[in-house]
Amino acid sequence: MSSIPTQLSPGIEIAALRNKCSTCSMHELCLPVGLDVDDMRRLDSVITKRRRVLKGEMLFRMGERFTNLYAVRVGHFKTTHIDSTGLEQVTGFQMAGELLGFDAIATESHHCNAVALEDSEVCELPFSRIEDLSREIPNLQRHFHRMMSQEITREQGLMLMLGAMRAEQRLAAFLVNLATRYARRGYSAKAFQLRMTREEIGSYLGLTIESISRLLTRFRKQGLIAVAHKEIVLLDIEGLKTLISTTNNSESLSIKPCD
Amino acid sequence: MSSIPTQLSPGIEIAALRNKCSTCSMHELCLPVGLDVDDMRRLDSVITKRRRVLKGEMLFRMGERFTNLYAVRVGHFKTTHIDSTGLEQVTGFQMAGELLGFDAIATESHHCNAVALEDSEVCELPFSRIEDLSREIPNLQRHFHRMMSQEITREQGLMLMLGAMRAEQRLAAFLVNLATRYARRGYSAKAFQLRMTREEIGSYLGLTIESISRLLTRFRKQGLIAVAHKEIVLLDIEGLKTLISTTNNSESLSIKPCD
DNA sequence: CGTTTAATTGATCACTATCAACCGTCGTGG
DNA sequence: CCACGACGGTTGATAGTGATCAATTAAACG
Repeated sequence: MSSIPTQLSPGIEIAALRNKCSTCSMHELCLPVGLDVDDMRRLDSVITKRRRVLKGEMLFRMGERFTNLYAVRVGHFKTTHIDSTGLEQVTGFQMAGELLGFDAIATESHHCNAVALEDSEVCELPFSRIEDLSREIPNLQRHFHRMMSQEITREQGLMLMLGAMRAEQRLAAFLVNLATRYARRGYSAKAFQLRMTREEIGSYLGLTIESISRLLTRFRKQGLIAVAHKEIVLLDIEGLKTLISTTNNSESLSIKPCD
Repeated sequence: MSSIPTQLSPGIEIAALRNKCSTCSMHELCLPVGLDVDDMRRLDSVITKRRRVLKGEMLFRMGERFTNLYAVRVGHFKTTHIDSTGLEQVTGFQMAGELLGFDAIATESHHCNAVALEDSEVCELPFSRIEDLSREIPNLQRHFHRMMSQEITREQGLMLMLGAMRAEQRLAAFLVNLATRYARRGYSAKAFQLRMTREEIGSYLGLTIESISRLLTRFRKQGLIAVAHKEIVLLDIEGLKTLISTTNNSESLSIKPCD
């Protein structure tokens, strides 16, 4: 489960075997959702390039000309934005089956950096060819629109979080969101590895690293989670979900055991 | 300029004259960007319905089945989200030429309420017909994707704001954003009317109404703006822009004249 | 190992929320 | 036309949350 191919070896043959949407384990989540075998083959003919991105490397950077979307095949990414003052902020975390680069379509230049959080692999989706193909394959068009819309929804969720939730709620929501996404990929929703640092979580949630650290400690003391370094176990997902929708001033009286 | 037809009378004739993309004053900003006369005509044949929405009325509501996108023709809207605790939050403000409903494509049901901030008028864009047509008109397809991407970018901007900016910066950014959007529509970037209440601004920016009120007062005392009720004049747009990128701890020493 | 980076924990401070009182404006109906 | 009421907005006093500053501790890496 935690195994990422540490050595993706001299690849052509492997490519021929595995580098197809039809055989990719993510095809139930990724762009090819809803395509029949024939259409999937046509999509395969457009998505020919795979790219490995080592931990810490950039897949694309702000300002770079946009030509491809990317689908995460293996691994995890973060997207970051650097504002005029030089402050870097995390705008998202992407895992296998998720697409990167939607924000670049409008201006044809990337608005964020995409950085691998571990050794990862992506499929290159030449955007204009995807557009061509989605004019011929309504199911592809439809699902492509769905995925863009999903990205809009995701960001709205984050907006709502940043606008209205307190620190505790934000972190709880973040953990539950990760859990959900892992579950859909067939991984455990309860136990997983945080691929990002506390600082990156904080940046994403609009909080400081110290707050993240303190909150994790508090959640642990409350028996909601178990954490050791980057390994985390959600011991009480329902409890976390309750936290999320707990209104500010509501009876934090009854239980607030330690500390 | 402030004139909304108070009585859009027994409309067929008016419709024939005005209710076409080709003659709409927003066609440089709205969906038909980049279409030639012929394609515009085809789009006209799909966008046949206009709808008036009076101040305070809902164009669509959360949970409602999605069939149409909407383009604002005249007036202003807000989109709001109501969470499980019943808290209502503003997620966006839309003006003429902007599209509403992108977030509903993924699940085919609306994720937000759209409410008119003044008597307004929208064009109904039957989504499946737009998809059909954009398979036939690459320029339409391209621009449609651009508009969705723009929406993603807009929300990212808001995320960055909510995650990293302080109250003062948020409000300054908000005002400058409005100014830019009015300018592109040929209106004054400096003087305009706030169509939303202070409370709605606060909700959108993750602040309370009291904070908005205080900040407007402070901006006024600093000579950055002039406000009276909903009328606002940006006296020093550069000053506002400077505020936005002013880092937290930076010399608030030199100038902080009155209270 | 030694050095660097990530994380934890504590003490204090600042920003903005909250609570509260009050004012002005607009719309309505007497 | 004026009085009333409701709503939106302003202003002040206080408090809470999370930032900031600072000091350790723990892990990761060469």
